[in-house]
Amino acid sequence: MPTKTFLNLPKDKKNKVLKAAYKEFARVPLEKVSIKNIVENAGIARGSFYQYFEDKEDLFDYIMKIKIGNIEKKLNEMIEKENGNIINVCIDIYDFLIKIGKRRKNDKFFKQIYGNVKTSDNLMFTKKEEMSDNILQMLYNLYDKNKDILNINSEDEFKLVLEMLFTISRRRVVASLNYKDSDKAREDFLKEMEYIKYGIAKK
Amino acid sequence: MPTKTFLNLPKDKKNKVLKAAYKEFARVPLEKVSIKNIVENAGIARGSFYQYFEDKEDLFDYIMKIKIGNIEKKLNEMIEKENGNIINVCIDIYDFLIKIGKRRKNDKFFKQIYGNVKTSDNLMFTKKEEMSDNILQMLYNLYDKNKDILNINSEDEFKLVLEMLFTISRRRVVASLNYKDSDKAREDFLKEMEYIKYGIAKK
DNA sequence: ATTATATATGACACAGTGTCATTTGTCAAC
DNA sequence: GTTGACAAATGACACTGTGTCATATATAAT
Repeated sequence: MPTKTFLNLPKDKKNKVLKAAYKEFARVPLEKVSIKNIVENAGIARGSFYQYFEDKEDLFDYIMKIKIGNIEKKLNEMIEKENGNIINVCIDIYDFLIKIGKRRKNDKFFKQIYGNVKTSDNLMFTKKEEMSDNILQMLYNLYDKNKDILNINSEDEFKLVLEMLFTISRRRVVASLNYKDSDKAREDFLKEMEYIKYGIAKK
Repeated sequence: MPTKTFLNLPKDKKNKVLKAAYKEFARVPLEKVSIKNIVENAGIARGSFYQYFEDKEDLFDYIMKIKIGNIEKKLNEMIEKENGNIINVCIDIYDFLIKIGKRRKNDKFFKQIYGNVKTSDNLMFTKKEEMSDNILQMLYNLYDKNKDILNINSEDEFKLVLEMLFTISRRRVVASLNYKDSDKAREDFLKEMEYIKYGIAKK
């Protein structure tokens, strides 16, 4: 978390820093992000940065927390709207992410963030600590709504299904952000969702 | 590719360098790999490294090419053995990777390599250039053997299925390498394969 | 023995990180 | 309006690491 010092900063200055950071995070993957670039773009002294944040991960987590906060609200609405149907929720999330990810302001940032999620990060339930409690709670609630329509016999199996769905969906979001033809991209995604739903084996 | 200079080196010296590199690649993800550590461990001068390789990616690609060469042979055998059945091939690959990945000599290296594959790397067919021609050819040949048993109407749909299968499988390999209980890990993987095969929706 | 060619080396210029002693700003109390 | 105390800002510094290049050394060829 940022220090009190940063949180107390006048809005303008805070925004200047966050904007410079956003730009840098959009430029290269996190590991190549240069604090030097951020402080230069923000017009603050190098020392100030370390007065505000522990390191670049600290700043990154803060920015992501803000972004995810917005998405969580949306997610609740979607679950409501789809009455818990998890596949439809995935499709709604996909559409939502593509919509905001295609905005000129966001496109590079989105590609960096989503494209650079690692395989080991896709194992949500194996490392719960990293999930927001809200989202975790939300997902557990979903179990009840899905246990009768899905082929699942336990919460553990539901977790497997969720992880698969999210992994596949995330992959498709990245692909779509890179495609020229977004209709074709969406079609591919929907096909994959059908495969997940009904299986790839011929009856 | 390494330079002629490196390739012409006496076997011992070459091995010394490759061994030091392997150790460093097993320590941290590629972006954090330090050439300094490699040259120090290998006992060569910093300048020599740059006489042999363009940069650390060059060295990394070379090592991976060697490793993948071995796996390609195996893959051919598996396809033969399973008569092309793609899901069974996935299970065979899983078992093979876990077997060699659990060897003390390999475990850290494997975790680094597999765990750090990025979402954007999972879109094989969107960036063909990065695939070995051999593997690509192999996969195209598989289409014929699977088109009657899978729910696919075109090579494009087959590609979707393959990408999904590989993404899911790779995730499970990473998970398994981190699990204590490898029977449970394998069970989870098999369950996911069943889901992919017959779908998650209740009939 | 001499020359040409291949290989090896580490000092150097650069780029970036995180720290810390010092400076600057703010504001309440007198 | 001066003082003192606390908060915030600063950039020089010591580090760690990169990639290059002129020079030194080894090997081979004539």
